[in-house]
Amino acid sequence: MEDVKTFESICNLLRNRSYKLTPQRQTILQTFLEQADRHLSAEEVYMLVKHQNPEIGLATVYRTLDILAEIGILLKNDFGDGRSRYEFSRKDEHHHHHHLICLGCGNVSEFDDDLLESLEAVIIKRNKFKILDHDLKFYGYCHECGEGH
Amino acid sequence: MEDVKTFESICNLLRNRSYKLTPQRQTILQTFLEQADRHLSAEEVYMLVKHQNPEIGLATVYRTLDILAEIGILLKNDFGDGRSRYEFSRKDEHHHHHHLICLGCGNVSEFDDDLLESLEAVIIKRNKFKILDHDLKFYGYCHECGEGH
DNA sequence: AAATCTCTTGCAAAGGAGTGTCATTATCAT
DNA sequence: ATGATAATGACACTCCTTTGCAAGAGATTT
Ligand SMILES: [Mn+2]
Ligand SMILES: [Mn+2]
Ligand SMILES: [Zn+2]
Ligand SMILES: [Zn+2]
Repeated sequence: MEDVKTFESICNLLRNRSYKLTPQRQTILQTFLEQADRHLSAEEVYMLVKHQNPEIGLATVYRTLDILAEIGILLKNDFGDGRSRYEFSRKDEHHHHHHLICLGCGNVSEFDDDLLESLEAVIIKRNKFKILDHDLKFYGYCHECGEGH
Repeated sequence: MEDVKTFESICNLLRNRSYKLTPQRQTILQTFLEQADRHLSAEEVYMLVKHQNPEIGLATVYRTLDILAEIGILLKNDFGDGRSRYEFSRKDEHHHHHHLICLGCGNVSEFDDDLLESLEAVIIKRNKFKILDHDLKFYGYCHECGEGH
């Protein structure tokens, strides 16, 4: 229920949900905290985490990411590159933020303004559809890759 | 270059791109035309097509869907259920339309208004990102599933 | 501190969508 | 009809992800 995501607060959250605080989970969490602005795949987390603890298994990484997403610490994204990518969720967000995906270099940047409220209002009325969440991605070319396109 | 999607016009388009007009491709195309409002997966197309021609292979379905997407007849969508889903593209669309995905029954409905133009203008200016396309999905509950949620 | 209970781990195997290989077959221009 | 070339179907294979399982901790109680 904290707003700030410290290592300790997340550990407490795990304990409160009666998840055991194993060294593997702590290492994965710490690694993620050091890469807080990135959108990492399970494989990438695995590689990073192996520097700290070469004994860790890929399945454990997958399971831990699942748990962290389940308790609301991480968000699971699909940017269309064939693997799920995780990032810290921001508690203050009403909805998820949007993503700009560069078709040149694959870099993912973010766009925070919602601006979808009015669109959602229209949809709710016109389609009788109760919106819980949205997922908005823009595909194009970033500033570096933009030349020539 | 036609606006109306008839079987014949698409056959001509295939021929013009020097794709051979095989019975398998014709069957797949016809089947799709009979399900024009749906968002079918390769496996679903395969099942439908097998009624007409039980000899057809799944790989051929995948290859044909690829071709039809490549020549702009079909759109390839990812609704997060682990398989690609195809639908007819509408030539008149400036951008892709949006999708409402029901978390109850999985039904996919559509939302045509763009309304993302202003958002895109902001993004282009603020993020120096050249937008080519977008992908907007709303997750929630449809009218039928809406009760109790 | 030891025992106990339960959860977790690492490994290997299995799933599942999609792609590649290749011998055989079909299309289409001539 | 013939031949160049492309397409097909079967199946093996890739890739990401999940699962089964025996062994190994973490937490909790004595
Ligand atoms: Mn993000
Ligand atoms: Mn659609
Ligand atoms: Zn780029
Ligand atoms: Zn529904």
